Amino acid sequence: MATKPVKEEGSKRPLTYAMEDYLESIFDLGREKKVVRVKDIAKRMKVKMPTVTSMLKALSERGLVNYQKYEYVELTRDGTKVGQEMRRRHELLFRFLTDILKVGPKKADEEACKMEHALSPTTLDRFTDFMDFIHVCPRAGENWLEHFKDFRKHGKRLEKCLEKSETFSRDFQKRIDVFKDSGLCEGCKGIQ
Amino acid sequence: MATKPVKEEGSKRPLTYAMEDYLESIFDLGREKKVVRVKDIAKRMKVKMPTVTSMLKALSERGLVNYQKYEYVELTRDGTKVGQEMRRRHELLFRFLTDILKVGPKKADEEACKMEHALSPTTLDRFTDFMDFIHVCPRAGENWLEHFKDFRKHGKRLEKCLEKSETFSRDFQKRIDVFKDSGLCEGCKGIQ
DNA sequence: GCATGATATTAGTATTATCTAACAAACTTA
DNA sequence: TAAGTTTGTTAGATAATACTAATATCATGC
Repeated sequence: MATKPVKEEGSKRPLTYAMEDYLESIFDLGREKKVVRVKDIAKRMKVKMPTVTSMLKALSERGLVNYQKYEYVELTRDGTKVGQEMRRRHELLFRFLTDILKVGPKKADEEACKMEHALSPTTLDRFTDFMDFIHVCPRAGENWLEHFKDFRKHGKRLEKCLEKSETFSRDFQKRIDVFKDSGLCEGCKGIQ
Repeated sequence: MATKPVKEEGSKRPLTYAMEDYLESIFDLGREKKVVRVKDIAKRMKVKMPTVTSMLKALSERGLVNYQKYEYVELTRDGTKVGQEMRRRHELLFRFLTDILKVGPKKADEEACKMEHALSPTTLDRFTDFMDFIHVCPRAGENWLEHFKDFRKHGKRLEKCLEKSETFSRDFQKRIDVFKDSGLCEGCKGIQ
């Protein structure tokens, strides 16, 4: 029997979304409890225990968790990095969904879970800036959020919103039209 | 041989993300070309033809495409609805990523592709409102976007941004701190 | 120290989505 | 129309993630 190909350790294929989710959950559990057990992960991930066992094997092979049968689970340094990053993304998206879009916490959490895998580091940075800006810049901030609330409530036709504005000019309708007619985005075709 | 269980037509399990992607691609191709063929779908989806064939079988079983071996592909009424909806989501997210966050078109397209599966109809509506608001309300709009640009460029420490504001007060730093210290979101724990 | 209940693993199966290799049909053109 | 090219399908394999049922280990109380 020839020596097995050994599936070269670390830097292989990219992590799957599922793996990222498990790492995030394990990371969270680690801060909430003294030890992390298979049962806890299963509960958090809404999955049965055998599923966790096999995922732990996979994560262990990739050097992301320290895992020995029947023993508590610990993240390695690399695993912690990933888990923490996913947590950060989750927070950011959750805040956007709840604070800005006013989505309810339950739905926001679910949707943040799914979205958090989609964003590149660059986009994440931009998004972070965006959230900072909204919460912080006096020309935006509370005030701006108030305006948005009005817009959502009565403002679809913008009276409420414009009422308060001194800089209103009649070409605002043009703006709407331009926005609505602007057709498909550039990049979409090029990619395929 | 007993009659097959027939796998009750339509309303079964929810569509998978992959199915949504295929329906979106087929929808797009339908507007771009006279007929949609397996080869085109394969190219658009970056997948080999046999993969398309088997996906078409699955979509056909669910009544989302009309598909007969060796013939052109057509969406059913239901399939069209899904494809169009995915297209709408894609546009929206693409616009947010490019117009607001200034992500490049290629990256924006990729990330919109992944995010578009994550959002509930409610969130989508909120998001749409948000984008309308930003593009339309004079207190936000161009002007606001300009501010955000400044913020991203030189403004992390907010001088540039605040410089222009009459309503600046010294508790802005407090705002930043509150935002940064506000810890984990509520909803996240409750869900699991 | 051993019986019992809680926790975890193994074994085996299913589904989804992908691939390659081989074959088949359909189109084109000389 | 027969050859050759393009397009599409079938067959069979693989990877990832989940499940159930059966089994094994651990930990506690008596």
